[in-house]
Amino acid sequence: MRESEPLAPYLAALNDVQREAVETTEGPLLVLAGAGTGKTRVLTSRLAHILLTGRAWPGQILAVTFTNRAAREMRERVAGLIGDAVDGLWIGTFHALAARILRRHAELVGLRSNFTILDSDDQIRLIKQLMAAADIDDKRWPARALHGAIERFKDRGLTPDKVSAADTGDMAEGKLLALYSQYQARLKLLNACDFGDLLLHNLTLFTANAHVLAEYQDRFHYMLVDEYQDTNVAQYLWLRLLAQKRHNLCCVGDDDQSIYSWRGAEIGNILKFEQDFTGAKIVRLEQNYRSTRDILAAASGLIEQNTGRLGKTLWTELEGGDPVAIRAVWDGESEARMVCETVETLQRQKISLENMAILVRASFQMREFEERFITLGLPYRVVGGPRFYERQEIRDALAYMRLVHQPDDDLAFERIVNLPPRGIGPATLQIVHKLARAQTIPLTTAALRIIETDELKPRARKALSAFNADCARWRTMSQSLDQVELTETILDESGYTARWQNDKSPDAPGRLENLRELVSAMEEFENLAGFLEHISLVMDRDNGSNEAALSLMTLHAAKGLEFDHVFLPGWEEEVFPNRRSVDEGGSAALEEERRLAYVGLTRAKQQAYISFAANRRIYNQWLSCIPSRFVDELPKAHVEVSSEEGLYGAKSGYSDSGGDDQPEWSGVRQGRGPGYARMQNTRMQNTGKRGGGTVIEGRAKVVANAPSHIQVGARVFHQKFGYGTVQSVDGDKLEIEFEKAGNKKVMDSFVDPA
DNA sequence: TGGTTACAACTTTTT
DNA sequence: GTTGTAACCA
Repeated sequence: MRESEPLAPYLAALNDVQREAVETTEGPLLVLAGAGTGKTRVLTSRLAHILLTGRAWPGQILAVTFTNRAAREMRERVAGLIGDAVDGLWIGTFHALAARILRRHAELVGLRSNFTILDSDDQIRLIKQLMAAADIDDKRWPARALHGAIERFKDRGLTPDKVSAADTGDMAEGKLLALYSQYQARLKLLNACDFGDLLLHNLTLFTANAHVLAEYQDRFHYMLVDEYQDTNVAQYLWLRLLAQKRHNLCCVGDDDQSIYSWRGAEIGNILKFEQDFTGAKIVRLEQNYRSTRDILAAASGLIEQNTGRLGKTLWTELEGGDPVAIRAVWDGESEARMVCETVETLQRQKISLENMAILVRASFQMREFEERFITLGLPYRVVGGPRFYERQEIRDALAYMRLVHQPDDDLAFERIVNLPPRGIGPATLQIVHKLARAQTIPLTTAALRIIETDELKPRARKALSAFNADCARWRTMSQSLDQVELTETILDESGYTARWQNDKSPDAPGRLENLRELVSAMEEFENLAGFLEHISLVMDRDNGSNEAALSLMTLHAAKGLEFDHVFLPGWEEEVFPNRRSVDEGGSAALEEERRLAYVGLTRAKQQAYISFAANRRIYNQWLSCIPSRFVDELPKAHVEVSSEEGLYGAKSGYSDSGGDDQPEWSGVRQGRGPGYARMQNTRMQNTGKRGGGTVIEGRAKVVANAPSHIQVGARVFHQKFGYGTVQSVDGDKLEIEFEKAGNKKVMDSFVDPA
């Protein structure tokens, strides 16, 4: 009886549902964990519970995450509960764990255990080469797109022999499948694989070698998976194979936070969990410990518009809080200004910048904010963005190390064979390539053979011979020197360091600094192989300074994070929901955009501030915007709408609505129903009660704007662009040649007859 | 060999 | 507006 003996502290700290998720150790279990419901606590307590009750040894537990950050966090938190025993657990990302298994059995799939893991840059370069050889038009079929298509095959667990004609469509003039096969063949020759291969080779390994699969099925008594809604088909198959014997698979996830379908994530995995794993139990974590009622209600109201959900309703015991602030502004610049003003107001209330974040749909939206931060001297941090090891100098240095470690790595060879310039030009390389292709040998080998012949002119021969000798010497040194000394020596002897020392460009010192950082980062590894594995699979972004700073990131990057105050700018149709996404993916994509909005809102603990602009400059083109449909979908009882001063007063020609009690702002909702009017009413109701913000009571009025009242050739005046002449009319959209601002497309409601 | 110019592209990106 | 690539020239 539970009452008679006190619960262990890790169980006592849980609510009833959480405890049920922790104590249901046997059989398949899906924990539907809403945002902020203590998911990580459940995962870590569950691991501790299994270990502390003696159900399994650490080495018999597999815990899989998507990000290194999540893996690290889980490891740290479990260590807090069980101490050093954590070291024996198999905790890691899908890719890291798959790589660990694959290195043990590499030869069974035609690789050697020191295989290289290529990053996407290398993958695309390889595809470009193959496309050139196959004569595929890279204008019509960009290498990135074909690379993406191949990645999607791998996400679905499809090796080239399993791809059907229906899968490839007419991509690359029907040569996509051949390209995929050639790509795989090349990777094998290079003793390399890409990220998708780590999982795909595991599947091949398991299905073709029953004894290997049995070994891991026996080993893993309990399996835990985080962010299950983000798994792709290959990962699902991998989990299913491993869980087939003991069935103790616990998946934690939230179908409402599935935002990576474009990367192959299959939301169907979580939706079908019950059918996929017989006897599965589902536990719903719905009590939220993060956000206020208004935020939860707004987010719930939004996500309810989606079909195809498992369904759950978040609730909280927390009291108080403010409605979600919805603010209309004139343009992007004004939006940035307004957000920064709020940030400064919050700062004056002694709220740290650490507790605030701005979440945007796409990174181009960041620029206007950054400009404003710089003007104001506001410390900020862009989360995401290019990673340390994606920098040119780091990749160059790594190419040297890769080539020493794994001579068959042609991509590394090509990258640095003439960097710094050492007289091995395109003509020489072409001859080496030709030999390599003719004999199906790696470039390193071809380079060695070619200098035995007189194919090359003496000068080129001498240069290549010197490079070969350098590589050979470095490989010998790698036997005796540790990786730090080795790297320093190579960067020095190759002339690579000197290359940047002699470079007069302003970023050269920074690059040298990065190289030093690379070398010092190597110190904590046992050897070069360990470091290379880390850098390709585990290495995190550069963590900048520790100064308190405002965070700026994409909505995707924000998943899993939380902040007291969250700003959600750019809620306009076309921007968010993103037009390209909806164009390509239709209603499924629209639902994913909505989930993204849900993720954004549920990051906020105390208050969320949504904003949208009437005009936006995108790639130097002014567009007038209509508010996102997501704005309309928020339950009006939990939002408070305000508009920037002057936004509506800026127009002449607004008039009393003559009894029309459905005012519309600037006609933006023309033909799209009364959604906006609803908001307007909400604002009117709420302002009396709350009275803050920039609301100008009574200023917003109906604008009489029949689309037809302006005609081609009319001379008009626009508040921002000045005088111009109408070039064409498309419904309520006008194309106007402005005298000062050039050709723009604007809504007719923003111009007046001159 | 590098430095210029022109031209297009441009959503998200855990590994 | 910015970035990356290709083509062209000193």
